[in-house]
Amino acid sequence: MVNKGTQNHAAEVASMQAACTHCALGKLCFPHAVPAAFRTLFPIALEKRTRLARGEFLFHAGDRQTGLYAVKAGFLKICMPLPDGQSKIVGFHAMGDVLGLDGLGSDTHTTDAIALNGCEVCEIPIDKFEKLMENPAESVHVRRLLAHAFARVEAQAAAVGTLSAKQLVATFLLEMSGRWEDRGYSKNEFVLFMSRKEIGNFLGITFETVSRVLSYFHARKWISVNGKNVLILDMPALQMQLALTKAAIRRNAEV
Amino acid sequence: MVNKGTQNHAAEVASMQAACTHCALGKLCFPHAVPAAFRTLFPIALEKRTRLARGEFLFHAGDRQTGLYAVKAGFLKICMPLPDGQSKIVGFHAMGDVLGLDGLGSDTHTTDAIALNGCEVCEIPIDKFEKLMENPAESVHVRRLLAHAFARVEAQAAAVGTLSAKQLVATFLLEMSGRWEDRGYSKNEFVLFMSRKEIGNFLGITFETVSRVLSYFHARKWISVNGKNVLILDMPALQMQLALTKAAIRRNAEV
DNA sequence: GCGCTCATTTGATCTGGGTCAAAACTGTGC
DNA sequence: GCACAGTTTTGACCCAGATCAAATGAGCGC
Repeated sequence: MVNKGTQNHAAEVASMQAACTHCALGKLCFPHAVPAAFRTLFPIALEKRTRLARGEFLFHAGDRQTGLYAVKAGFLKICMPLPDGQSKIVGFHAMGDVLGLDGLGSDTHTTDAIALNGCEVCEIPIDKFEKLMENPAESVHVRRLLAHAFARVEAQAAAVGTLSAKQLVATFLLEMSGRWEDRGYSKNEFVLFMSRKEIGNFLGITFETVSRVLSYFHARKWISVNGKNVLILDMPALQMQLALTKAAIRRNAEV
Repeated sequence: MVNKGTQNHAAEVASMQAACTHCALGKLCFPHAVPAAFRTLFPIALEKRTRLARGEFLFHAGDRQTGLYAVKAGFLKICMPLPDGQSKIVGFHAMGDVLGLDGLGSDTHTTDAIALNGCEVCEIPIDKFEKLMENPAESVHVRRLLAHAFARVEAQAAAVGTLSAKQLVATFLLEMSGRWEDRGYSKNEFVLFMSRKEIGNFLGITFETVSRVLSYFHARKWISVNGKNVLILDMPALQMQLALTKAAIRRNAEV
C-alpha cells in the first residue's frame, strides 16, 4: 500500500479539513444522504491521502482491514480472486465512491482494489472509523451505505447470468452514462476508463464479444465508439435492448 | 403478509423470550459472532412470529420495510424482479438466516421473499430495530451481518458469469452441503428444498441443464441423486471441478 | 521517426448449453 | 385406485458466443 504524505502530518490534516469541508465532491463523497455532521467529522478522522499509480493496489484480498477509503480522483477496479488463481472484476469505482466496505464483516478484505490510472484516495483509519460509529447518526449513515452496496451488487448478480451479451454491454454503457451524469458530466459523451478485456472480465464475456457488440451498436448508429471514447446517439434504443430477458431465464422464471 | 398470533400479545412475547433465550437455533440465529447481549435483547424486540404457507410472500419488492426477519423454520427464496416482469432468484434461505437487510438502504425492499414450504419467521419491527441500533454493540453486530451479506453476494456474482454449468452445479451442491453442516446436519446427505427450475433460475442456466449435470455427476458416482434427495459420494471430485475457471474469463483475466 | 508491445477489430470455425419434444415419474385430490 | 398437473429426465438439433487466427491501430521508450 502506498502511503505518502505522513511526514507533515498536522499540516496535512488541517489542510484536508479545509479541503473536504469545501470539497468539490460535496455530497458525492459518501454520496447517499450525507448528514452535515458527517462531512464535518469525517475530515478530522482522515489521516492520509494516498496516491496510487496505474496498477498499484490500494488493498489486497486477505489483507487485514486498516481503513475505509473514498476515491478523490482517478479510477479503480475491485477484483475477486477465484479458486484457480485468476480473478474476476466485480466493480469499477470513481470519484466519490467508498471502498473497503467488504472488510467490515471479517476485518479482512475479500477483494483486491487496483488503480486503473493515477488515483488519489482518502483514508479513514479503522480505529477512527469505529470511534465515529459510536455516534448513532454516523452509524445509520454507514448502515445505509452498506445496504445500498448490498442491493447494488445483488442487482448486478441478477443481471449477469441472466442477460445476453448485447444486453450486458447495453446495461454497462447505460450504467457508465448514469455515473457520469451523477457526477455532473455529460451522460451522452464519456471515456471508458477500462480496457475491453476488463469490461469482458466484468461482464463475464470475452473481449472479442465486447468489441463485436460495440461495433454492432456503432453500425446501428446507437452509439459512436472510437477507442475508449463513447458517444451515445440513441439512448432509447439501448434501453430497449433490456426489455427482453434471455429466454433461458424466462422459462425458468415461471416458477 | 401473514400476521398470526397478535391476539394474545403479552403472553406471546413472554413465551418468545423464553423460547429464543433457550432457542435451539442458538448461535445460528443472526449467526455471526452474536454477542450474548444481542440474544437477550432481541427477543424483547420481537413482536410477531409469522407463519407462511408455500408460495406466500414474506415481503414484496417495493414494499416499505416494516421489519427484519429471522427464519425459524422452513425455506424461502429471495427474488429480484427484472425489467421485463420476470424475476431472478438471488438467494435461498433457511433456519437461522436473516432476511430483509436489503431494505435498510432505502427503507424499501428491493426483492421479494417467498416461502418454498411452510415457514416460521420471527420479526423485529423496524422501529424497535432502530432503537436497538442506538446501542453501539448491536450496531456493530448488524454492520457485520450486512458486510457479510455483501461479501457473500459479491462472491456469488463473481461465480455466476464465470463458471461453466458443471462448475455452477458443483458449487451449488457444495454450498448446500456446507449449509447443512453449519446447522449440524450431515454434509453428505441432504434434501434440496427447491425445484430444478429454481436451481436453474438461481444459477442462470436452464433446468434441463441442471438435470443433465446432476445425471452426469450421478453417472460418475460423485453423487447419488433421487429426486430432491442428494447423497454426496465424492466431495473431492466435486471440488476438483472448481479448479479450472471457464477459459473465457481466464483469457480476460490476464489484465 | 522507428521498433516494440499491447489493445482492438474483424473473420472463420467450433461447441456448450439453449431449445424443442417426448416420455417417465411424482404428488395430490377425488 | 385413477386422473390430472406439475416435475424431471433424456434425446435430437441449433445458435450465441467462445475459440482461433490474422490484420490493424495506438501508445511509448529510445
